[in-house]
Amino acid sequence: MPLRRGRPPTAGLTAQRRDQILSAAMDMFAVRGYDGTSAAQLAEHAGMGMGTLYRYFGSKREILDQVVDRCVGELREALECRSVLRPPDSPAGLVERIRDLSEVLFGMAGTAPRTLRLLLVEANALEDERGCRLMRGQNELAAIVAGLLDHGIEDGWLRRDLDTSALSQAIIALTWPGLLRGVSGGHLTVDPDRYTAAVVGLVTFGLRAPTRVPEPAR
Amino acid sequence: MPLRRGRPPTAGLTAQRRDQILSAAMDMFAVRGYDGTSAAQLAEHAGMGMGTLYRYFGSKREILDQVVDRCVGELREALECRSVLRPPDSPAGLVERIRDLSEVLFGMAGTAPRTLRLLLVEANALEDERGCRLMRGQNELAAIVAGLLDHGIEDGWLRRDLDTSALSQAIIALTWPGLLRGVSGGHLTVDPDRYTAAVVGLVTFGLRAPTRVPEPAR
Amino acid sequence: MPLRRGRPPTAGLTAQRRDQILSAAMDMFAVRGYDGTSAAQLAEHAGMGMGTLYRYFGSKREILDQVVDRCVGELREALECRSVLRPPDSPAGLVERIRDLSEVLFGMAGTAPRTLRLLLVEANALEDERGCRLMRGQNELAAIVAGLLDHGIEDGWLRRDLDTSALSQAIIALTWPGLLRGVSGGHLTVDPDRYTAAVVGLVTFGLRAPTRVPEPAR
Amino acid sequence: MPLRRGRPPTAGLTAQRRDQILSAAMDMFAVRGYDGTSAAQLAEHAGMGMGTLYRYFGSKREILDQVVDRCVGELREALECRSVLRPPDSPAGLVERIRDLSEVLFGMAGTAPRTLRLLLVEANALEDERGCRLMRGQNELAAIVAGLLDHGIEDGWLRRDLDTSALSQAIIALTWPGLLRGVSGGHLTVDPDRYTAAVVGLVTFGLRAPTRVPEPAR
DNA sequence: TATGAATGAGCCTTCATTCAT
DNA sequence: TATGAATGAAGGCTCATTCAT
Repeated sequence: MPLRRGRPPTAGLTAQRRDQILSAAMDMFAVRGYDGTSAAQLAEHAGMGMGTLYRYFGSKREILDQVVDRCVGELREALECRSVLRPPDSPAGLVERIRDLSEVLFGMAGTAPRTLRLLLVEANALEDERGCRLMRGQNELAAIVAGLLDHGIEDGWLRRDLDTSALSQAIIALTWPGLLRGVSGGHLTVDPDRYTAAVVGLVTFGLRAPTRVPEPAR
Repeated sequence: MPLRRGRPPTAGLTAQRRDQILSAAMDMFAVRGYDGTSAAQLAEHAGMGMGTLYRYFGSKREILDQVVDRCVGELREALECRSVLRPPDSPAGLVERIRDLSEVLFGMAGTAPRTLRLLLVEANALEDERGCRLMRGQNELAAIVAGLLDHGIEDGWLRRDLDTSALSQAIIALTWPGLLRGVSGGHLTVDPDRYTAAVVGLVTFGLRAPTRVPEPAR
Repeated sequence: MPLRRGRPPTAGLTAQRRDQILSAAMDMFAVRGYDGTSAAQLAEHAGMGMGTLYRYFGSKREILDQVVDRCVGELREALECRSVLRPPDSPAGLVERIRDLSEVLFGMAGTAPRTLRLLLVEANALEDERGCRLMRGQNELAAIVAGLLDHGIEDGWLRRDLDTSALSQAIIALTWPGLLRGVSGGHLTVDPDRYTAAVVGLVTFGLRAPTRVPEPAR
Repeated sequence: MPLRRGRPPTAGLTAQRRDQILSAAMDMFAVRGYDGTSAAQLAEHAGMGMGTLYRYFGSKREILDQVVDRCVGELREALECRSVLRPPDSPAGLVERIRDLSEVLFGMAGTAPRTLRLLLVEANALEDERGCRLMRGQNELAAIVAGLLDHGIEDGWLRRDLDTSALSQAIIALTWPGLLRGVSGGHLTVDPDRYTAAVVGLVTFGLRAPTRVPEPAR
């Protein structure tokens, strides 16, 4: 092996290439779906040859995996920016967190629809391990809510026998329909505020109270 | 009298064959997805040659359409058996309907997991018109709940400004995660009763009340 | 073998069935071509099941062969009705025969376009032996003209060194374009009289004379 | 200066590949016909995989179109090399052109039998637009002869009421039988000179004169 | 004898992946 | 290292032919 001195000229190149590819993949997968995107289209959109693409990823499948990772990362980041993860100290605070969560998700529907679309729409489209991997986004969200619920139980302001696992998933699912509408057409076709208000109203008082409560939305 | 010559047609053969094919398709599509199932696999699973398959359906796509129709039909039938559609006369009655709905869905997760999986999982996997057709199942459910809500508003025991469209979809979505769990692996991995209880509790009192209410589940 | 007495009930049935099939085949092959006609279409047009069709003919190919035989037969019959085959006794008589021939052919374009279309259009479409068989119609015509030419040579009013084989084929070919036009669209789009006149004029005087001859047509 | 990365494209590769494919297609289509040649056979004969074939042509049909274009081009080129298109100034000159035309065609029967066979044999074999496209070769020839005839009429040495359209087609058709013989078996089985002489004799004097004229051929 | 349901080889076309340059 | 030409298995679909009834 010939001795090389100094920084190799390709330092960072690998990272850059992979980034190029993943960005292109997010665009394409979100719009045309995984199966609807060919490797050739992917390479062209990424501005490189197919060979290059296969140099940095072993298979189209592997690209999907990384795309999912990135989406989940973006989601987590968005959640952390907003103080969604800050532990609440009362039922009201819990509802507040859920409202924040909903707002974050709808915000992403506007700023990063690709990400959301991948996490929501493609998630169940893929079979076997692929699907499982994509479910991570949803599991992540559910875990967060479950954490909030568990916290409430530990603190004593939520009943001990709550099924936090089931409940957290159900709460997350509440946002799906609105998000799907906002993400499918490529632009928002539902009013995020109204949808968030409906969800918050539901988790706050159930169906009973809204008949009397004048101001469930913020 | 025109003499009937030749082999008399087996009574109901067409119906039987189509049924065979649709059953096989439900199995395959539910497990491997529409795109993941080839016509050859379909034919083999149906116990016939490909030519036979194409004798009874013009295209693979047409089979999907019929499968969806059948799924939606099964869903509607299941809902009608249980008196889900009977109009409630109070918030409590509304919650009761939602509980019924949830139980019907979880019941199907046990008795007809293929149907549910198609309606829930494949629904968003297919692009364009195909997806739209599959969304029918979810729209059907949402329409039922929206009907219940609207009824409550007309009767005066629900607030007039409720966003019944958004709310109905959100309520339906509440059941998804539990159903998905019960449907993905091919067998139930979640306790239907617990999940239903969680959902009913949520729509009854929101997150606030459960801390005090001793008996939200049935 | 059980002894049968009297005329078997199916006497003539075979002939009738074969006739049914061949008639249908002439219709279909002439309009949609041999490759463009499926066995199922053939059977339906013949008013019977596919199995019956295969009882009377070993293969679709065999049907074509018989269709060609029938076409050639029709052609020969048409030629015999008109006294085309009657030996001429002078160059003028020869031209007269050729005019008759042309008129017979154009007559068939009106009365039996299927036959002509098969003989002309399908003739070269089929490979190998199939094509050869179809060429029979054209060979038959050429043989007739060659006979007329040979007769003239023997009688002394045609030059001995005429290439009667080549010439006869060339003369027959003269009619093709006009016939094709009259046969392709399903109805005559060319005036048979004009075309015949042009052909007769050509074989009568060549290109030179028509400039001076006032009446080459009949 | 944008640095060229990767493997430099082989100069003219596309042209070479397309040529390879078209050559193979001319071979196959001429021998087995368009419908009788599968894409797989085509690819094998061209010495490449099917995928490669489809890289250079969008469909089998597109290959046929290009093959036809090429055939027509070859035909036109052959006609232009020989001064077939030079306007004649007398009936004798016209006959000379027709002789040239005949010789060109028979020349092609020897040097490019595939081309001729496609133009003559496949022309009427294909239905619809495909056939129309293939007819171009024959129309091209007829147009040339019609042009010569029209020229003669304008110059006054051909009768005004000649049906130049019908006549031109008839004259072209004169050569077909000889060409077909020379083309079908893959090698000439008819003597081009004799056939040309017969045709030229016919168009020169009709059937009448040859009995007295000692030297109609060149 | 007549039927038409059943078959499966074969057709055209696509695309993930490889590899010579 | 980057490229994109090449590959061939696989997909959806057709149809000549067979055979149980």
